[in-house]
Amino acid sequence: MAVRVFDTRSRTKRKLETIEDGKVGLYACGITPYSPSHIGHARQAISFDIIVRWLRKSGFDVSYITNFTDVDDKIIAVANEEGVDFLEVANRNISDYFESMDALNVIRADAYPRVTETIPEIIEMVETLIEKGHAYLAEDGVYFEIDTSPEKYGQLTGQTLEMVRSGAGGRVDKTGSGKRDHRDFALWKMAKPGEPFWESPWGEGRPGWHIECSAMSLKHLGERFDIHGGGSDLLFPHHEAEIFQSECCLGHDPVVQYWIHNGMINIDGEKMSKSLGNFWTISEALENVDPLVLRYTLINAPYRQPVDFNQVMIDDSESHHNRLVTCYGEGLSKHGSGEWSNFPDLVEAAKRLEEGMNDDFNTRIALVEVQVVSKWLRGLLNSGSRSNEISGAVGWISEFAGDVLGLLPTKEKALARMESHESVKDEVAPKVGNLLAERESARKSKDWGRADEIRDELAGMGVIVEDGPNGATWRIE
RNA sequence: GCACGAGUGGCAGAGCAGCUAUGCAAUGGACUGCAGAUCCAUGGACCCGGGUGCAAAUCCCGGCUCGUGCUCCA
Repeated sequence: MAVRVFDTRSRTKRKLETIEDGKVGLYACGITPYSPSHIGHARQAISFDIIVRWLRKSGFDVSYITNFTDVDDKIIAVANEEGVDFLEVANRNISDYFESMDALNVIRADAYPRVTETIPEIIEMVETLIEKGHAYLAEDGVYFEIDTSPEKYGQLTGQTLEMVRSGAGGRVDKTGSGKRDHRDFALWKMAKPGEPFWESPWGEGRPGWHIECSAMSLKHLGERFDIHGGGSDLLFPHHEAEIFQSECCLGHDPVVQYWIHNGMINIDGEKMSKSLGNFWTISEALENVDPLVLRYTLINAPYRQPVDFNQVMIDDSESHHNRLVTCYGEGLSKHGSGEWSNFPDLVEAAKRLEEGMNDDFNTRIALVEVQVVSKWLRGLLNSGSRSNEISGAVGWISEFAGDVLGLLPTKEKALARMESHESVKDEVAPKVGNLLAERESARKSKDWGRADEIRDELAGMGVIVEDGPNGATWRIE
């Protein structure tokens, strides 16, 4: 079954046809590490993590590259404020990023190139652009000249040169730069006093924003590659600038076959921003939310839709996720993980999930099927028989909720969780037994007050009592 | 202002012209002393106004609302 991908440039879903059969080169714009990562970064990383997982499952050999823009104005500003080297700031935030990604069960990319390790390639690219007449040297830097290939303008955003020309008015002066046209953008910035710099043919300076991604994708994926992604806020100007740079430098187009962009996060219906005070870093979020629940919340909508991050969504995700992990763990510990392909219900669910994922990686549809199978499994566990079906459902969940969506703890952890439950259970069992016996006799004499009292007492110990037709059962919360 | 995208039941979201989406929640019932769990059943939607179709949530036109971008941003 073919994978279909929504390509931002053509604004349509297109069947994924790769340059080289069976291989996918995927570059996703990563972070600028000037502050700890926020949940928007988490959404971006998780979106692409799942895309990569699905492509690999579909049989593609994927090269997944995501970068760090580890030198830029904001990093320098933070470094100056703290009186430390800019790399110290970048490295600290990169560590924070990796820590968060590990917690969120994001599989590492194949490479994490950094601007500071790509300077020679960047310089080479800028030189080529100057040679080919697409860039010019000004007093304060080297600029790309938009007018040398105006036809490339607006490929992703649909804006035309004229619109921006008429719309942006007085900003030319504001930039205070040596630009010939306000839409030109910097390829190389001459160093100001106190700024980090590298030697270049044009003097000491550093790369402009945009060029690093052209250089790094070229270096790691070649002159043409399949998919370029990032947050939708990078559409303009960042990705359009990349199109100018890469295509003009390499002399062919398109360099990128498919552009894909993930949607933003809103908090309670409002844009997440520092000024609104509704800004969540990942580590802040993880103080209140289990990382896998956060992951669940963030894939609750397909990656292109905006996600509204609010308490209701989190609570929903938490209960769904708990249910999933609980029945998975229980099934796993009692019957193990087995083959699912013999059971029509599971085959159907897998088929619908695959159709959803093949249709532009629709995680929402996948999640519905995961819920359907969890429900099915719960029913089986309650009925207490048919262990082949149970282990089949566990295998199904392990494959799709686990491997594909990354929502499950490791088998070891799930079993350990069950075991710790068991050991707690063993520990309290005698006491619970006594209390339950007492409650039973209270119930027999219709002393409901005492019976409920005992139930409350047990609840205080984390023991949930459930009366059934064959007497009371209990479990650890 | 301009560009792009979106508006479906309480919520999240399918649907790409005719057939119950689904999950969660809700309601009713079964079981319960009550609660919980479970099982069965049920209701409920397509932003507004036009148009084209035998038939429109689905296509076309016009509005309205929201989001994002146009400046650093995943």
